[in-house]
Amino acid sequence: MSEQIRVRFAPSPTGPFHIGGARSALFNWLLARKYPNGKLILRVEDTDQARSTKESEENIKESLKWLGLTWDEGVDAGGDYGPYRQMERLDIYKKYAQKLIDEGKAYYCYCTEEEIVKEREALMKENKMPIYQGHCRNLTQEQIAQYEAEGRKPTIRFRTPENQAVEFEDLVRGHMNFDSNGVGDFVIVKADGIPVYNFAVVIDDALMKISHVIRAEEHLSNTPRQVVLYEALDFAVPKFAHISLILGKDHSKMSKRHGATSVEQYKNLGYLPEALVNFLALLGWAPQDEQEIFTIDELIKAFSMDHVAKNPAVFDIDKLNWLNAQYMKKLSAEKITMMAIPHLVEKGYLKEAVSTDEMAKLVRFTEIIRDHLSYGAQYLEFADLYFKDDIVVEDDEAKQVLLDETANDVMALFQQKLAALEEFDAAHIQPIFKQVIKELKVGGKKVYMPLRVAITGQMHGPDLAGIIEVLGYDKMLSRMQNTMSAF
RNA sequence: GGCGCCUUCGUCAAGCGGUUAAGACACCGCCCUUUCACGGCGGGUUCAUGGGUUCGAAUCCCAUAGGCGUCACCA
Repeated sequence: MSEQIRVRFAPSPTGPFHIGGARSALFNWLLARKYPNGKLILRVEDTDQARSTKESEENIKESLKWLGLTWDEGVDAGGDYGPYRQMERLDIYKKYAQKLIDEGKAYYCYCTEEEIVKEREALMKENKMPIYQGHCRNLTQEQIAQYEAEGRKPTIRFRTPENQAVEFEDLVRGHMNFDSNGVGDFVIVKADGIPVYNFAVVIDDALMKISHVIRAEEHLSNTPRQVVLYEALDFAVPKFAHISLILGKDHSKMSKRHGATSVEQYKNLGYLPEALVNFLALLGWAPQDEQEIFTIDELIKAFSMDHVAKNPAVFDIDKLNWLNAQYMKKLSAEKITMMAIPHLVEKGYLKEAVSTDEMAKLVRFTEIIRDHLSYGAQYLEFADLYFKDDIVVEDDEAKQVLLDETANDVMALFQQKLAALEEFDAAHIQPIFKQVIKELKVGGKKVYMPLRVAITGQMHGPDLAGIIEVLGYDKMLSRMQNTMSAF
């Protein structure tokens, strides 16, 4: 790849930014950054007027920025090949469509949508390839006049050459070979004058001098259509790379029922962009060595299209969680706390303004629970430990623990020793557990469990001494007493 | 249905004709911590099936099966 690398990410702004799109964007970005003069172009494919929205475009751009995937050219960045929004390039497409018509390589088609659907269904029934049968391929002037008189608005169809091999190179899949007879004459401009994806994408990629088209596998079957257009327009064909799809746990295409699918959702759940990028890079690509955790620079250095997998990949949330936890370990407790505060406020645990004193305690609380967190939103699962004073004992097993014959003695002694403590922190609380064990001659479980359940209502959780520290003596005592009074 | 792509542990995957078929996540077990977690150590009939080619096949070829994509005036 010695020539200049110009890659593009060309989303259609028709919904929230999907995780699969993020991976396509990432692979493009990685390639652009890997090579000295590499450029990433962001182009918005908004020709679907019914579904395209400005909000989606903003969402995509914000998500890209959040992930750190910056673009060099395109929407909001400018460049020499603009405009970069397809709806702003209509005159360009019109010019090329006219050129094809003038050269006899495209024609007006007056068939209605219903007629086309009927034709396709009939063909499917006969087990034939459902392609356009060429009804309007060679219309006479009279027929055209007749249709015009009826008020039909024509589409423009490309006259696909027959009996021809359509070939192209795919960086992931190798040499591709299709039969042009399976392509058929397809619409390039809709009746309303807006170009169709397959047409606009070819003109834009060619005019924007894109060297590598890296996109999802769902576009693979579309590529022959684009290749015949490149040839008809006398454009140089770029290199293609069709990366496989991201699947849900049941091996079907990732959708809402598999959980979070948009970048924004992961952001809101408190995942770190570096972790998500790292995870996405490892979906469909593997390094030459055994490294799992990559800084961005390491990723750029190690990444190569040569090692992009052909087979689709299942989105493994467990691995994402693990990776995110690894990245969270590098964060300070202050930072994690700051990230959690808006969510705590939203759930009513905290008031908007947090005092310095409160903040310090919160940070301490973060230190105690942080090993249990894979992603930010899990902070809320532990918030009750700190904020909720009326304890609900979680289940019968936990209740059993409180009914244990030594439970009362344990609690009484523990509380008494705690009251005498001068420095009320985890480091000083910890030895008290051991003293109680020793003096009462009971097992560790008999000490920790009743106390844990009485103070938190739960059998499992973060370090008990730490929890007691952040609670403080009074709060701990009242929780314990309230819980025990019910037994 | 046509066309096309794909198929190595549950999952992500290494592997490019000779390997005890890496590693990671998850899972299970043990250790550490007299709680919990973190951490450490260890474990597992993984090459879809059937035919070739070859001294030798996860690797090459051909079938079959399954999965997915696409056949839009969506992208």
